[in-house]
Amino acid sequence: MKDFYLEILHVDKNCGARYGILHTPHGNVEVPMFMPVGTLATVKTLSPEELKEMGAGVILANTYHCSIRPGADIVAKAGGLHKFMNYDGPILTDSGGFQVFSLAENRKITEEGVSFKNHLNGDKLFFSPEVAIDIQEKLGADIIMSFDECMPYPVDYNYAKKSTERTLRWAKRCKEAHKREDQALFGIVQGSDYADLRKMCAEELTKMDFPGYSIGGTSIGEPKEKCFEMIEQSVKYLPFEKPRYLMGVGSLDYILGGIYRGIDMFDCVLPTRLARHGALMTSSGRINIKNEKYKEDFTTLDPKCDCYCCKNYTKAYLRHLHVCDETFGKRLMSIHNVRFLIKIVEGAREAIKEDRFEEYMKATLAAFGDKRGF
RNA sequence: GGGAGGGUAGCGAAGAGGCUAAACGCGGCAGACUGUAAAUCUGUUCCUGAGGGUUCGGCAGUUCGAAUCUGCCCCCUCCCA
Repeated sequence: MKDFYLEILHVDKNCGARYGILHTPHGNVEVPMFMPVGTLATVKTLSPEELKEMGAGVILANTYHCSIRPGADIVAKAGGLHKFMNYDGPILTDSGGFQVFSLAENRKITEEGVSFKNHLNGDKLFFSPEVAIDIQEKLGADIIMSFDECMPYPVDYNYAKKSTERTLRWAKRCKEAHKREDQALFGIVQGSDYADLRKMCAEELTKMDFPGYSIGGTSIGEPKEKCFEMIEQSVKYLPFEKPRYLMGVGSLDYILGGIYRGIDMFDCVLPTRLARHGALMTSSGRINIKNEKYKEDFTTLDPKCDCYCCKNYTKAYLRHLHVCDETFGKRLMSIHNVRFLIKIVEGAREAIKEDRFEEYMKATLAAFGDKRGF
């Protein structure tokens, strides 16, 4: 599709990090980027205007969840996700592949597709590559995903091989089913932590010539080094000029580590979920706002942050709102966590342009304290 | 004045002779969260030198053993006058 392409403007001389502009039918966005997740056609507690102000380029919605509520046809009648949720920037939909994994107790996988039990009322559902594409065409996002299987970690080689080969066959079916010209369909590299499977999957997907490639099956409990290995084993077989999207990754060290290895796009529920639970990422580390020590802490959450929350409110106030379970607290903290990650990625872009990404990454992680792997 | 029901950990509330430092909920404290079944989940919450020590309104009993049984006392709630 002609309206969608990645313009790579600079590659860091010392690592794989790239800076560029992703052109989409709903505007251009700089990469590397962090994409906040709005599963049910809303990034929980945040308005589209706020997301834009924070510098969010692309936002996500989920095929499985939106197909259950409100239903793909209703979104289509509304004029597609952009109109329905009043977001005129680029939108990406996940295919529902991750739900095959996360709702594992309620599913059965066959070559044809996956039988689900609707997690709300137990209704029987069936997802296949064709169904996932049909729904995503109705939802109308700019970037859509192939229907894949996200295997658990660890898995034995035989299952991983079988599953990865099936994911490839599903990718082909997705490509054949996909008709809309204004949507970019990405292929998803699976293969667990088996180098040969990652290679095979990346190469086969490349032959199918997708406008972009995702790396799936990471950040599901594997050690950090494994995740980085899987990224490397996937990226090196993907075409240089196409966008690369590391799915589901949202902690600081993984994002920076991903950029270092040539990833352009990241998405994660982590900043918004953590915010709702009172966990905040700051330039000097992670904090739990509910801790008693913040009761009388009238300082700003993160003096280095420029978000609405940090510019106007104190930790004592945030703690108070959180302890009282006030919605406004969740909003303020979501604003902060999302802005924090976007700002990290903005800093990364500047660093890449000046070939000092590695230095930036190390300094950022050191300041953060790298507690608990963040 | 007559009658009835109660007082259990910070609060609410189970327990009706040993298995009870005492269920459960709230509150408190702490932790987790990665393509969102998540405004969710987990741990902990009498004191402690970790060996124990003090608890179930108060005091005195019964018993090998009492939050649980008996007596008296102090409070609270409701009903009738």
